Amino acid sequence: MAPFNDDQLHQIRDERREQINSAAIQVFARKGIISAKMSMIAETAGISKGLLYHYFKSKDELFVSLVEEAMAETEEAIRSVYKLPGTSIEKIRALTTEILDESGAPYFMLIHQARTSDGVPEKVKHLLEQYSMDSFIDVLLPLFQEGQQVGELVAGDPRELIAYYLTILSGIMVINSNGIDDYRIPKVDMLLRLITPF
Amino acid sequence: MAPFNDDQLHQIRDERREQINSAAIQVFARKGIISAKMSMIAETAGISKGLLYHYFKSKDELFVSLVEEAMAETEEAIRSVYKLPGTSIEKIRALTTEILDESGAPYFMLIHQARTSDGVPEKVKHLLEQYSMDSFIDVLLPLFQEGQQVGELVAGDPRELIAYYLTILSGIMVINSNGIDDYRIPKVDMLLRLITPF
Amino acid sequence: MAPFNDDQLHQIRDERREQINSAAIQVFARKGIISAKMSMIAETAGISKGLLYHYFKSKDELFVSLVEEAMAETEEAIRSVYKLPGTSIEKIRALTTEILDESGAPYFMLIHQARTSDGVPEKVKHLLEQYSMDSFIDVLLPLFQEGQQVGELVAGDPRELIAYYLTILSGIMVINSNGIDDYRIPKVDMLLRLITPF
Amino acid sequence: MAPFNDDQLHQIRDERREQINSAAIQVFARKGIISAKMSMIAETAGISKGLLYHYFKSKDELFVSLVEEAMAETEEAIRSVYKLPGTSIEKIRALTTEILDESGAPYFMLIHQARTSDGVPEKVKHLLEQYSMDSFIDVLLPLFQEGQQVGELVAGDPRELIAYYLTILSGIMVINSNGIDDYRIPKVDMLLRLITPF
DNA sequence: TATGAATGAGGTTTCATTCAT
DNA sequence: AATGAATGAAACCTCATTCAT
Repeated sequence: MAPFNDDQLHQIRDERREQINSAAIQVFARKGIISAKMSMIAETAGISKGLLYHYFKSKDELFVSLVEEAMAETEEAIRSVYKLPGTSIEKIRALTTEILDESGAPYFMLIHQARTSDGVPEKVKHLLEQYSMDSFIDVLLPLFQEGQQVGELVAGDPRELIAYYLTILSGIMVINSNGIDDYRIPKVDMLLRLITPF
Repeated sequence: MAPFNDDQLHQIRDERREQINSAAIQVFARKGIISAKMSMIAETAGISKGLLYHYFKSKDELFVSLVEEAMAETEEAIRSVYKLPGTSIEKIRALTTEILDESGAPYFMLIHQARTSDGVPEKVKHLLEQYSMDSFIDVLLPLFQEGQQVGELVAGDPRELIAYYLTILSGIMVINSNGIDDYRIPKVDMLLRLITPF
Repeated sequence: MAPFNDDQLHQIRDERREQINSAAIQVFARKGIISAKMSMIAETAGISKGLLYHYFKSKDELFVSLVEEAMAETEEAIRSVYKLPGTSIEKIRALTTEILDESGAPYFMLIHQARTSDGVPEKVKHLLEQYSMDSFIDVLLPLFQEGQQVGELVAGDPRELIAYYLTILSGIMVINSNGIDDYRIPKVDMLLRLITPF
Repeated sequence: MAPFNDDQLHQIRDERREQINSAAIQVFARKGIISAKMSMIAETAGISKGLLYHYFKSKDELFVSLVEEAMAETEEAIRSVYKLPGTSIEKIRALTTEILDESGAPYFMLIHQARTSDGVPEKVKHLLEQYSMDSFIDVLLPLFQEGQQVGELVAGDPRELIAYYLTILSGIMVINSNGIDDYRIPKVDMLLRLITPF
């Protein structure tokens, strides 16, 4: 009967937000921004539509919030490559493995949806410009340059090499993040052939 | 005073159907089956909504018709690899080039949409089962086996090799068929590294 | 190659109008004014929609024209009762038989539709006021009065008697003019019990 | 602060459903299934179109639901004839009175619409087969047979007699359930002449 | 905080009507 | 006289969003 105290309320709010985030990322990634219905998200999160709107003013705001989170996570994942042990190629192998690991796919798919769908709010467009592929290339450039110097990676314009490699990985993730069995995710070693010298 | 004769009518109908097909494939490929609005398709085709329904009973029927056409074209493109000149690897290079060539992308994207979207009519689901990746693997198997025998391709399970290669190509096409500049389509020679021995 | 002469044209026009009338009365009677589609009427008449509009400016005009014809026929049928041989009750039996005879049902149903449907043009409303049940009662009044005088019909207000009798006949016709087997059209002798003395 | 409790929600839902039922039965009975517009029903019920679809998935489902209810009510009304006091003919007089009483007319009209209209959902067709006139004849057969035995009803095939009588009553109801003043509903005693011996 | 009833804008589809030939 | 392609208004239905409790 007693009202919740502030801490409890705060905790409830955090839990709800997490529930909603998790439900929304699933639904958006699977259905795309237009096919994703607010009612579906509410149902998946196990709450009412009303409560959904209590936490997020609109579908757009919810989507923006998810994209922000996804971009932060993705950037962090890429940045953390430098913390990994081993030579350049070993770091790249580890990064590739992690990217293809299914756990990150919904995040990635979300960003892909954001890039390619219609009806994406302006705010998301701006966000995406900041987190363009170029920014990821910037992060990875030292790693690839080092790899080229030690002969672990093929020669050539390193920015171009990174762009091609990330594009291919992106393609695989998009393919993979829909539940289609038909496609076969290539082994990491196969993909590394793209960038290692004969 | 006389009405159109049969030939004229036939010609008009064919032209309109072609107009609609062409408009619809663009719109569906870019937006997906749900986001694609019949009004958009009509506008793109330069006709009224009403006329659209004169030629196709429903959005679903239009979509099914496009998928059928796209699948036939895609299969034909893959089958025709054997008519190309040159050794195995040269044939594969030519096929890869053709696949990545943007002209076929909308067709491909349409099939991708059909595989991954919600709200796809049952009839399309059945069609897609017939045109699974396995069926394409069947077509390409002799080519890849020959390539392996003459040492132009890497060793290993050829079906798996084809599956991986097609998955990677598919990913690139999906990425590419939205109008995103950010991604960089890799050069064919880079992709061939995936399947050629060092 | 020679153009039709005036007589031939006139004949063609009359034939077409008759074709259309006949088709339209069927379709309107069966489907009601809204469910009846101009395309159905054209198809039933074996002509194109365009030609239909060549003969009748609109669906409304076609409907009005049919109702006018139906009312004229119905009135004539009732008036002609006096030309029939026999006593009052025999005349009424003959009229009843003719009314229930299925051939007139579409005409009757059309008038019923006109009375009860929405979307009936104003002009039809005015026509119907002129051809109200009262006008039919006026026609039949001398016959029923004579029947009462000679003791062939039950006593009482003759206008009321006619109104009740026509209402019952109308009900049967409406029921009968849809293709429902479930209902059973009563025998004329049974109906005459309503108005003959014990 | 708290949401409605279950009882309140239940009550609201029941009220709305009743509102909608009542509005829909009026509109369908008067206009038929095609002419009846969902917007009309919503307006008559004093609610928005959206809410209508919150309670009934589609126009068809709403129509089916009404027909089910109407058939149950009609059957119950006929079955309850045996609970009435008096001799056979008195029971039949009471039943006839009740049937012609205007309150039941919309229910009846709805079933008539269901039987005769186009565009009636398959499910309704099946329902109607179960509630054919034969089933009503079965219910009334003992009553009419008893009436014949005691000489209150005319002799002859009792099933046929019931079929004719119900057809005539049906006709009157159909005529009566549209708002036409022109027709005059016969007195019950007049109708009973159809089935009582001289 | 939490619910679900309620609304209305927007999309799909139908069909009376027009028009070029 | 005759055809059928073409149009657009209006109907059905969905769903993001609001609101009373």
